[in-house]
Amino acid sequence: MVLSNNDGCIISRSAEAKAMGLKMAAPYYQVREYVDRGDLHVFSSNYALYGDLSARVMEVLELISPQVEVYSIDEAFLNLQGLEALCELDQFGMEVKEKVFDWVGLPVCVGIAPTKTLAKLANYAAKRYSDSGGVVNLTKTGWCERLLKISPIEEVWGVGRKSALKLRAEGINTAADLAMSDVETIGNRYSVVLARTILELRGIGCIGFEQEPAAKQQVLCSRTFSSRITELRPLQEAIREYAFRAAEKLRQEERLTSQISVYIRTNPNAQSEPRYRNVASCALPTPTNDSRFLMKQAVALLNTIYRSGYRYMKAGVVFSHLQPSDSYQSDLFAPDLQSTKTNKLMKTLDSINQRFNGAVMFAGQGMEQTWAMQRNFLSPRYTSSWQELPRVR
DNA sequence: TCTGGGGTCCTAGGACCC
DNA sequence: TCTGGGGTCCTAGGACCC
Repeated sequence: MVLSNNDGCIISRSAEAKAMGLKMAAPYYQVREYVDRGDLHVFSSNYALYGDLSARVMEVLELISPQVEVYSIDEAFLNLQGLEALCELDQFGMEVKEKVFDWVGLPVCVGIAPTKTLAKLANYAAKRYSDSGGVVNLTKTGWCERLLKISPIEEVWGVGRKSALKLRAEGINTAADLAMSDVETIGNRYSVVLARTILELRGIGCIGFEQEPAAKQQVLCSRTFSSRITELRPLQEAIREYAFRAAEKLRQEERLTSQISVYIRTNPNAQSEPRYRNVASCALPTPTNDSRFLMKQAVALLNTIYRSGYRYMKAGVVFSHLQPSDSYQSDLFAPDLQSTKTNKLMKTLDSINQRFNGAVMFAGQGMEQTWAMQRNFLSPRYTSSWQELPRVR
């Protein structure tokens, strides 16, 4: 199993772990007994490692297919339009699977269909039914109808927990039931999003193919602390740290922010202790991605919502109302926060930190960072550290 | 004792305009 | 007794995704 940050809960399970009945998102402490007995092995999440392997997979996909939309760290859509005239789609699917396995060493599944929602369902089937050989092609006559009938409603992309419960209560239990439902009725009773899902299940594309990732609308950094914080000072350190991280991302995205929000909260699950959550936001006079300014503003916001007497569990910093850093709206009457000097300084800061792995920081981020997250079962950085390369005998 | 992090889109309702 | 119609923008909160 793979654990979330802070080794808090389960976020990924092997087939064996699933067979043991371990549930997704369950808190780790509830299954620790299996580890103690030696029946289960856990890993802390290691996004540097996963990100690197993900990039390798995507690179292979881009070599094979002209149009790739990277959808998430472990999923991509390939646009195969026109390809059916040139080759057998099943065979193409197998080729994708084999190339990724040969070149990166990761097993993948392939689902082929006329819409994204159906392709996701096909992919689910490819994973679920081993007879498929890891490739399911719904463009073949009769396949789509058959799969819809045997797929539970929960497996449909866009149907979450809440909608699934509600749909089942009205007797819509399978993907086929949903596909046959009235679009307008579902649109009124649920949302236009679910109405679109119906059309997608019928083979009418409503979700476009987007090769270029859209510009982000918000950037945030939040963390659960390794242990509860009860004082203002370490909370301020954490907020500075998160503002610093988020500002880094902002610069990576070549964006500026014009609104900051800061939130803090106690454990929402704790029944026996006082609970508190709050958020403070402010608009900036002119947009910026200057770490110094953003850290200062974030702490000022924190100070307005901090209350003593609580055991804080988590805090976060959100930057929104983003604008491109090369063309933004400034204020005629306020000095620009984003000066040439700022840009130069931030650029220098980022390049040092990139090369020397976070060597430069602000003292206010805290020298000890006793609240920093725990990762007790970290796997080696096999592909991103010379010291931790895998050994081949 | 102990429960992640980072996003998106949609909707309802309020405030406002003429 | 009785008070219009058409619109925009913003925000919070919910649902969903990985």
